[in-house]
Amino acid sequence: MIMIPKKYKQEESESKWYGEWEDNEVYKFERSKEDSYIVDTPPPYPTGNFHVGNALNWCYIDFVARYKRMRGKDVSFPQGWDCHGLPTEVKVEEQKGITKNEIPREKFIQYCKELTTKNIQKMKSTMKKLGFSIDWEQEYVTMKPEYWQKTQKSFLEMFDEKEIYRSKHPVNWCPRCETAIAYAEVEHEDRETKLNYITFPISEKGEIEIATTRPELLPACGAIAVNPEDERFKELVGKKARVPLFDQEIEIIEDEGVDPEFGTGAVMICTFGDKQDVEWWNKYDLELRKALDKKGKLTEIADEFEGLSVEEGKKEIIEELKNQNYLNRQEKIDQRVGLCWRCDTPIEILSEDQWFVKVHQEQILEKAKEINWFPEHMYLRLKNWTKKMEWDWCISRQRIFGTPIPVWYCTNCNEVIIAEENQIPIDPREAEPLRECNCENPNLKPETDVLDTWMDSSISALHVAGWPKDNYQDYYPVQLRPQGHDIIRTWAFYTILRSLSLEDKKPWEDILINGMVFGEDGNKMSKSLGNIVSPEEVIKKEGADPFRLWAATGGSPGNDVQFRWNDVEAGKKFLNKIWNVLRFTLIQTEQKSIEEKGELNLIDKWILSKLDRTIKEYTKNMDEFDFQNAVRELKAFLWNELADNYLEMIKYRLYQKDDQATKYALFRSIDAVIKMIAPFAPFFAEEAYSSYEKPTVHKQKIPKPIFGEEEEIIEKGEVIKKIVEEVRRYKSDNGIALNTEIEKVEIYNAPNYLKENTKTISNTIWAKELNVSESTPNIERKATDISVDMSTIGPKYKDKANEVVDKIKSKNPTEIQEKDKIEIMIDSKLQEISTEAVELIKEPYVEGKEVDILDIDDSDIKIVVSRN
RNA sequence: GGGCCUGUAGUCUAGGUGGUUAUGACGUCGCCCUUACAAGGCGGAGAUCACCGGUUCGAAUCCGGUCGGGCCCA
Repeated sequence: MIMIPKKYKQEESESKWYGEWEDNEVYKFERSKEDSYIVDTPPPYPTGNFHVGNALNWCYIDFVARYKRMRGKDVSFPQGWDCHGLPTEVKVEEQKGITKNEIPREKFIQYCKELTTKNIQKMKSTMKKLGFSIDWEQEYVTMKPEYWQKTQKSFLEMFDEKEIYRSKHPVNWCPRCETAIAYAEVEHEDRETKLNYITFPISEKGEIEIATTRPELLPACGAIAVNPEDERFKELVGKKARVPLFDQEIEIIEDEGVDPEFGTGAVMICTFGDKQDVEWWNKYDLELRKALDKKGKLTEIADEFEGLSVEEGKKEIIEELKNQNYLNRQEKIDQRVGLCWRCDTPIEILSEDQWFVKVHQEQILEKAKEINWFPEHMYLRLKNWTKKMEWDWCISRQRIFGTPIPVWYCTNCNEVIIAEENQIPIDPREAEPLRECNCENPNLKPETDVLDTWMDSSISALHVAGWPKDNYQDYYPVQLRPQGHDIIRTWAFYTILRSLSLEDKKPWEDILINGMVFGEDGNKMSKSLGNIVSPEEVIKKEGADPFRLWAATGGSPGNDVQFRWNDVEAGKKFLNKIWNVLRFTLIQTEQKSIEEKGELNLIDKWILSKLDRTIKEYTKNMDEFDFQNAVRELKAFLWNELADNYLEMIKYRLYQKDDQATKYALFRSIDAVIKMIAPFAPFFAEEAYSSYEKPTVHKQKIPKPIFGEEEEIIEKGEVIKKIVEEVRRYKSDNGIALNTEIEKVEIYNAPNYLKENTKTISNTIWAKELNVSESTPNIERKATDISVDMSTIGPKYKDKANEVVDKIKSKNPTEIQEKDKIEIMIDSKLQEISTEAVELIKEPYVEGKEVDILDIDDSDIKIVVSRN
């Protein structure tokens, strides 16, 4: 007797297996050239919190990784951590109650590293609980010197190729963080502000009224622009005006870009209020008047307003404009403000020396097109974004926690000295360049800026292939990039750009996009809505495997997915069902492996063909990353075919103990299901598999179909299944216990193969006698009762209606059946009642006996059940 | 304002090369302990497939428009 626990012990199983897998290096990447399948796993930002959104993304990765392994691939599932950047700096400042400039740089970096290390540990713990088949030997951490070396090498190479340059250029600037940020790091928010109508005197005579939301930038005003079509300003074009309060003389110019409908139709151009200003400044070669410094304070050109913040300056300048009668009125207006993605401070546009990476739109799109996008339409997101890029990628950040930019400058001659390749990893502040500047008075200063953290993470694809060593070319491009659609414009875009620059190749063969996770109420998860669910919470309440099944079935890749406890529970029930079928199989077959086929009969071939079909569908879906349908197929097979039907149809044979065919079919089926569910429910599958085989299931192969196309077998089997199902349903409907014997069942219009399968049918439906006939049954319909239509009888006979009904009902139904009217006596008068007013309840009879008749869908088969 | 996605029973969802009664799950109602499973089985009710128009013998499906939701962006 084989022992298997009555219930699947989930908690026990989920705490047991991960360690075993790690100990046995089940997920180790062997670097086999031919069969390798490398995943360019996202290196998440170590916030310390691995949230449901991350979890969904990693579930997809793990489904693929485990599936590919079971298809014979040598899978590389590495895990990196994208450490650098502002959020950690901000967190450290918050936790230590300091600002980054108050303590030595080294100390601050130390704090950042400590926090990052701690956060990584926390996240790793959740990831392990979720069962991800990560090869931890390949873990990488971007703040470590080994990784710096790669980032810096990529910098050197691109500098050599002139893909990276340094230049004074307007950049998006966060005055709170005191750093430049990339276009992609700017978020936008609708805010309400005031549009100020201000009079500018014309130098000769007259005046012009402009409207602006940024009066504090008056000192930076370099021109006034009007639309060339605008008749109102025709005569003023080319004249000079004076800026109120600050008195610089500026020209009135024409430009089609001015919207005559907005404000007064005259706009002041300043350096810089927005991107439009940058464009005009360039186009008309205007003077750069810097009104704001790096901290967002007004500069000396703001005269007495120098040193004020944007807000204060705005207030005081407006006040002064009012005093001097320059301000005519103010209007409320909605505007879209650019904010720092991290601290929500409105960004400014400043012109500073920065490092840039060239953006070659067309080439990037060409490479991007070579990648298979899942879903396909996500390519359009990249395309739209790329086509709209107007600026190169600003990669320098005035921060502390980041990969240092490996260069020095000569303060004497402005020469840039780049680090040598054999020097890296390097922090220029702590090292000397290998060559001197050639000028007369060399005076070298290290670069203090660090690199945008996307410079680290955008070489992840190269890194996981082994770049720049380990014959990385053999593995590049890698096979898969999984990521969210929210970072297509950043991570996907930058990675393609860098891959193009450094290797002139696409970084990956496939890109799989996941959607965002919403709360149960359909809204984005947020603290204020109180709809946040953490993976830890779900694991604790329902388990890791059920959580993973939610990820698989809750939606499809690319689409946003709602978190639903229901789906988690449904997953749990599914696993429970598999467990029970396995338990039944092991107990009944008393064997622990798939053995001889034995003499397969039709129904065995039917279930095995169904299994083959399921395997094919499953494989096809998995290859297309359609996890939802893969699980759906599997569930339908296991539950509706195997458990609900096949199992019932072979019980009688199993009980006879010597029927090898059933054992074979049953065992092969459940074994295949366990293997196919393994990528989704790794803990469960391992536990189940280990009850009859030596672990690990995760290195087994997904079974291959054994039959060819067996449409005919499936069709025949379906007919038998339907007959059995129909009779069982009939019993259930009529309150007859399923294990109650029925005296006699006859099947008419039966296809000939049914005769060979009478045992399956009779034993499953518990029929004492089963006759199968190819002929049509001679069914008589006998009227057994009369139902009266009161809406006809009622109005006609009024208070006599009841008497009429009684009289009708006292008639013999079989006699009425042959007539077209009914004659009754009411108050000694003969009444004729049309048979249309009555309905005869007819019961079927066969050979004079009362029977029930069951129909089978899509066939003429009639099942005649004699009542006991 | 633009691009992409999306709108199917109380809830979530399948289908989508046009073809009878639209899939499944959860919930709900009723019946049932059946030599694996009541975390199970059987059944019922519940959908004008967002709206309007077009193409067609026929539209949830194709086309156009309107409205709503999401994401990314201006």
